[in-house]
Amino acid sequence: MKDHIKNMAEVLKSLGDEKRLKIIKILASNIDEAFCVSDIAQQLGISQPATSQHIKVLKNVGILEENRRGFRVFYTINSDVLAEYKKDIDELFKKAFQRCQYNFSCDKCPYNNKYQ
Amino acid sequence: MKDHIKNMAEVLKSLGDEKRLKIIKILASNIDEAFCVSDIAQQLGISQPATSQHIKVLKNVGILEENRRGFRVFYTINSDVLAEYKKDIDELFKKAFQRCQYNFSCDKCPYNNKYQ
DNA sequence: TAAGTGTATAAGTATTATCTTATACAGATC
DNA sequence: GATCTGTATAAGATAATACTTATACACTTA
Repeated sequence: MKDHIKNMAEVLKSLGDEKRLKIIKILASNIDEAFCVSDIAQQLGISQPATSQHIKVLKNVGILEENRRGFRVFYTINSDVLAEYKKDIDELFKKAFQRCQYNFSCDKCPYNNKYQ
Repeated sequence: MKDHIKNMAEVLKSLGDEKRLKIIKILASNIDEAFCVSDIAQQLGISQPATSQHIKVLKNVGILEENRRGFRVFYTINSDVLAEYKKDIDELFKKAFQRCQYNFSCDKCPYNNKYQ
């Protein structure tokens, strides 16, 4: 996995924005289809297009899914994807960010190449 | 905690960059003071000033600590801070990103305000 | 079919990031 | 003190983000 760290950076970057965190929080903490895009925009205090663009970022990494209902669009969190990313983050912290457990004998380390 | 989500966004943003993830990875997976700033720059394939600037971002959120040795500077990971952030991320995923466990009775939810 | 509602995309602007080179600064060594 | 090594900061170029308004698009309803 050559670009694993690159993918992780992309995911973390998508989450590294206040508005986008709030979008996830709003969608997660309410029943499905409680708020459409315009509702969310209002809660964020930004325009509807700006909101759509933030949603697009989260959709691109698979965290959000589109559910069209007539001329409205509701977004839901793909919990599986989010859980997968959480696992990746766990592993990143555990394996890449933690002191070497192989006494710096990199040839013995199974993670040597994964996070380069 | 009014800006908790804002702080989380800042931390995630600091981690949401390939070069910065690599800096952490390099520092974590080698013995202390193995590589100075210029060494890291070379490994990243960017200039020394660019590297210093990335380091500054990580230092600003407390993840890195400066250790001057003569005219060289070595950076080490503040594991406590990093562990703290990991806990925050865990909590973020568990509490803010997970379906409401209070049946959407927000007045009963202890996290109602924390992630707004 | 025409009008209405809501969303995505286009286009443009402002802000922020990321890099570069040049230079100032800190400390070691001659 | 003068010079050397390495790092941080300054200044500036370029690119990427994040917003805005305008408009195209999808769908509903009269």
